[in-house]
This record gives sequence, structure tokens and C-alpha cells, in this order.
Amino acid sequence: MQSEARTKGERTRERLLDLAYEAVIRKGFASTSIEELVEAAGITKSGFFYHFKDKTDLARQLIETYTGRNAQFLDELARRARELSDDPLHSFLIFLKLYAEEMEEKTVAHPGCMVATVTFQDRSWDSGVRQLVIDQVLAWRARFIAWLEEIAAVYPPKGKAPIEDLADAILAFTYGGMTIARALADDTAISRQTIMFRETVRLHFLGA
Amino acid sequence: MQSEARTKGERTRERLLDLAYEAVIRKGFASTSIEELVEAAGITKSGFFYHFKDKTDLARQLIETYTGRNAQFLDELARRARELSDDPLHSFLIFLKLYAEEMEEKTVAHPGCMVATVTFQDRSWDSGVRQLVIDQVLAWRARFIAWLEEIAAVYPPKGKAPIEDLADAILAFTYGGMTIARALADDTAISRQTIMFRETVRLHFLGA
DNA sequence: TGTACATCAGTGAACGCGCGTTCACTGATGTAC
DNA sequence: TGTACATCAGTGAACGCGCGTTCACTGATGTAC
Repeated sequence: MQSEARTKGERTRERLLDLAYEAVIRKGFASTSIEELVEAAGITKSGFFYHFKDKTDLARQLIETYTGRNAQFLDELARRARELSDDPLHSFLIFLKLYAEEMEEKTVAHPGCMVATVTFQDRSWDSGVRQLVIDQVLAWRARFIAWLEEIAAVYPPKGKAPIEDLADAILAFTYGGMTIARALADDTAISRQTIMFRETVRLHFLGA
Repeated sequence: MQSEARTKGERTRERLLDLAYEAVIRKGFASTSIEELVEAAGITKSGFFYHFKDKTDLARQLIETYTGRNAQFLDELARRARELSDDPLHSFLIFLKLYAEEMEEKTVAHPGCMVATVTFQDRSWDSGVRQLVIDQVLAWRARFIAWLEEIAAVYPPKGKAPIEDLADAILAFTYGGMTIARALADDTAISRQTIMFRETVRLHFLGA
């Protein structure tokens, strides 16, 4: 009952969440059964319902946990990038480089985007749960737009693409890269697409 | 029994395929039940098994039908683009413009890409069926690479991105654009991302 | 320090429902002679 | 032109299995006095 050492129940609950996360990424939410989770966790099915009200409750806790981790991950990358340069464009280019590097290391993409892709493909999620993901996506979109506008104030854009479309491209090539990565069993897809987008951003604000 | 007028059975089968396609796009394969299809088609469940050996057989016929239609769709766009210019770069830029226009009109994206996205997210598909989609994706990737190399032979690239990554970007922003379109209920996402990519291609081969 | 009670973290058995699949049977249409 | 048979395009009932969910019960740990 100390503040940092989690109780036995909390450990089991987190264990179930981790197992569920891995399984949902791999096969989707509908195809992930409670039975397989509790078997892997070494408890019985009824034990599951001690920790989660029902399967939707699992979905909600899953989203909250992993979009949280994702937010931390992107926050940390943005913070490091900002530290390495005061210029908004250069720090953004550094951010994309760091992002590409992280995407290369991780076989599996970062939590938030994974969750987003899976959520929008798999209709077994509750609409309330889907809304949680939408809010997260919109928040990051807004944040990227703000950053790009900050850049545009210093570097008048040479390209014609609207700022919003540039911001959306970050989401688009991440989701798309994930699909390609999974389809062709090529882990480098997201990383390569990030570098390509970085080039587009450079050309958009600096010209050739 | 004439060569063009389909039999009653063929009409029913195609009706089931169309209903299945729409449902699979909307909710995924696992969440699409045979029951709802036959109810919509106005027959009984056993009638379904007259037309399809089992649910996997439905998946296979679905993929074959709709990747076929998609191939025709892209073929037609490429043909029109080539007709409008002899120059490989300009015809490619025209192709992307046509593609963007088509993606704007259709609320739902074109069959092949939809099928691809759904297939790679939903693990209830047979691995043989998934391979059918992979083959299609690789075929189009190869075709885009060939086109881009043809362009590179005439216009030495100014940008640093490898040809393969440019080709993959077409797939990436299409799949990603579809995810965004569905997530944020914004039908214009794919079209806007296509135009952005078109700008990237222009800058890559022509410079600013 | 021992006892009484409460909470925690589950167990075990049972239930109901949906869903894919099977199988014997059937009316309508087509074909051979 | 009529009859016999075959194929087409299904029907209707039943089955089994997995899966989410419930509910009464339980041993271990924590807390009050």
C-alpha cells in the first residue's frame, strides 16, 4: 500500500492491459478474446471481470493508457527538438529526424497511432471510445498546425500546399506507413516516409 | 443462358458480393455476418452456402472482384493521363490530378485500397486471401516505380528521396488519407494529400 | 497480542446468444427423346 | 407435343462452438479495538 509499489490487483490489471494492447495491435479488438488474455495472464475469466466492468471498459482503459503514453512520447521528442534549435523550422526538421529514428528502432509503431488506425478500422469499438481517439488526433493535428504557422511567420512558404494539409500529411504518412509496414512486412516504411515528408517541408519553406 | 444476360443465380451471387463489400468496408470482415447479408439479399442463410463454400470463399471472391475493378480504374486513369501528354513527368502529374479528382467525387475510396487497408487491419482474413492483396499492392508499386524511373531518365532528380520511397508514398498517403477521412469524417483527405504529393513530385524532378 | 470484521483478488459453474456450417428436402426451370 | 429426368437455386431445421457475462462463493491480506 505504499505510494509507488502497486498492489497485486494493479499489477494484474496492467498485465491484462499490456497483453490486450499487444493482441489488439496484432489482430484487432473483435478478434481478441477475453479468454486468451486471462489464459496468458494466468487467471480465470471471472477474474477479468473483477478488473473490468465489461469488454468496452477494457477498450476505454486501453485507449486512455496508451494515448497517454503516446502523448508523452511525442511531447518528449518535441521538447528535445526545441532544445536543439531556437528556430521553429529547424527544430521541426530535427523533430522529424528524431521521429524517423524512433520509428526505425521500434518494430511496432508508437501507441497512439497504432490505436488510432486499429480503432478506425474495427467497428467493434464503442463510439464513446472512438471519440477518445478522435479527440487525441485532433489535439495533435492542432499542435502541428500551430508549429507550422509559427514557421510560416518566419519563412514565407514557397509551396502552394495549405498548412492544414501539411499537418494532415504527418498523420497520413504515419497511418499509411503503418499499413504498408504491416502489409509488406517492412518495418522501415514509416521511417522512410517521414524522411520524405521532411524533404517536402524543407522545400516548402526554403525552396530548392 | 445467353452470353450477356446473367442467370438468376449469378445475379444473387453478385448481389451478395456487393452487400458484403459495402459491409466489410464499413465494419470489417469479422463484424460482417452471413446472416445480415442474406437478410439484405432476401434469401435464407443456407442459400448463401449454395453460392459460397464457406466464409473464406466469400472473402476470396470479394478480393478478386474488387481488386479487379480497382486495377481497371487505375489502368483507365493511367491511360487517359498518357494520352494527354507524351512526356512521362507531365502525364504522371496529370495522372495524380485525375486521381485527386476521382478521390474527391467518391465518398468511399476506390476498391483496391479499401480492401488493402481492411485486410491488413482485420486478422480474420485467411492468409491466402491476404496474399492476393499483397500481390496486387506489389504489382502497383512496381508499376509506379517503373513510371518514376522513366521520368528520372528524362528529368534528373533534384531531390534526395529514393524512387522506391516516392512510389511507396502513393500507397502511404492513400491508406493514410483513408484513415483520416474515416476518423475525422472528412471525405477530402485523400484528394488533398494527393495534391500535396503532386507538389512533392514536381519539386523532386523540376526543382522550385 | 489476539480476535472480529472488512476488503481484496480472485474461483468455478452455468447461461444465453450469435454465428458459421450441415443436411435432407423441394419447387421451378431446362434438356433429351 | 408430352413425358422423364437433371440441374438450378434455393428452404428449414438443427447443431456445435466460442464468447461475453453473471453470480454465489472463498482464501488471503489488512485494519480496528
